[in-house]
Amino acid sequence: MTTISIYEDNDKLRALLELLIGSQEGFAVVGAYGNGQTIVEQIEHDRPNVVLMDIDMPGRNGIDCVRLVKEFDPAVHIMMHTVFDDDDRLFACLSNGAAGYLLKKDTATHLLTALQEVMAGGGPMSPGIARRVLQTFQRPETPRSPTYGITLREQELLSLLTRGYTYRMIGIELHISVETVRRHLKNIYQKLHVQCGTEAVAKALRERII
Amino acid sequence: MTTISIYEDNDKLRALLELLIGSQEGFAVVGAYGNGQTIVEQIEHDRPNVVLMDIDMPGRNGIDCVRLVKEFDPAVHIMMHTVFDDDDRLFACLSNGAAGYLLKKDTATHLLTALQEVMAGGGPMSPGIARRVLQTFQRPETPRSPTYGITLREQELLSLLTRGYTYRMIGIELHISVETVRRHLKNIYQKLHVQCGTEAVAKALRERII
DNA sequence: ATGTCAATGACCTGAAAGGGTTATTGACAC
DNA sequence: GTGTCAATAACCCTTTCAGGTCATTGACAT
Repeated sequence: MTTISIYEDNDKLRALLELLIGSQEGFAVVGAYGNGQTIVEQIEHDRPNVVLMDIDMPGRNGIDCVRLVKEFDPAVHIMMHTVFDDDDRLFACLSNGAAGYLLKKDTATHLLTALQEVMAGGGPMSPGIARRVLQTFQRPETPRSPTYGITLREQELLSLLTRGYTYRMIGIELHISVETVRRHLKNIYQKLHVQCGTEAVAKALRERII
Repeated sequence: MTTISIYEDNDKLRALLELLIGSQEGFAVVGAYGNGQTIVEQIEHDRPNVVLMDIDMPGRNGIDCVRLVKEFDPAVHIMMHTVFDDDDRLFACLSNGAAGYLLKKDTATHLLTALQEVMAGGGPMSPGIARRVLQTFQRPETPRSPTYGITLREQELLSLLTRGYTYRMIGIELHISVETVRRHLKNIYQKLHVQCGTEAVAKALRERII
């Protein structure tokens, strides 16, 4: 018997998943929650084999939940189930230890198959997700460079940002005007697809760009 | 109509695959060969959408064939079909551009499903293979450094900060006022001995506080 | 020689950040 | 039952950030 906990903030969907999975032979839903605020305590109490995890939840997002659960018990299989199919969230989940990544647009049959697969040691993914994961192993002949085309100069800027330098201080340090600093950072934000310096620094550090 | 070429040095298996796939609606086998000695010319002539590729073939192995085919036409989807499930061969194939990796022990149904998936832009893999691919993204467990007395709540704030949330967005996300967000962050900056959010995020990520 | 692109610089605008100060509540410890 | 502290909230103020648009220079490649 495979025990499953569900984390999904949409009440109706959560109820639906509970019903769907619970009615399946060999599966038992041992927990269903709308957020992961106290997820470690819940996992400790429910002892699921598999966790079905949404990403967008109030309070604590699914990405952090994955890390917390895997730290508490690395044997738990975590199956992501989300609408997000961007690389950022995908690889954040995988690096935290998720064992599968399904998009919500997939069918119920796919979901059930995936749950069986993940329990059997597989790594079920939605088709497009799997392709993108495989593509990251391809040799860098493709135009998609892992560093997003960040130049050496831009790396310098990023590095100073991580040390808490303001634009003005960066300008003084590099002997360029504040406006140029701004220009560089605007370019960096565009290349990294982020909105602000904080997010840029996080992405750069996580992806080892600097 | 999906056109398929088969590279498989076992004569009986190749004939079987040709029969199995050819009898499937929507598929047409346009080439079936026992080795890849002249694969580029064959691909050029046959123009398959998908190539089913064995690894252990006389003269030229399937791993090199993958590279040659992808160099000739990057649009071709290459589906590995092999008995080998070691990491060396697996990642060699992936880095050469394979779009899927199936083990021969999988069922015929799996193979046919995989061929459909790969044509639709997916990345089908045998369960154990997929899990190993996903595991390569897991970041190695690093011991936590002293966390400067950062509380759980504060970790949540930090986590949202790394995702580019503004103070206001954090407030909405956590159901608290912007002023409280500011208060929390002020405390965090003090505890971490930093001046701004950017520096805090850098420090938190580098020292694995979050 | 022409085009692309990195690096440099500027101006305007509104939104956001961050420092200072003060205060209440509830939990937990001593 | 008193003290500590996390979490909550508000006000003031100045600086900084980030988006938009426009422009010049020098390298390098086609």
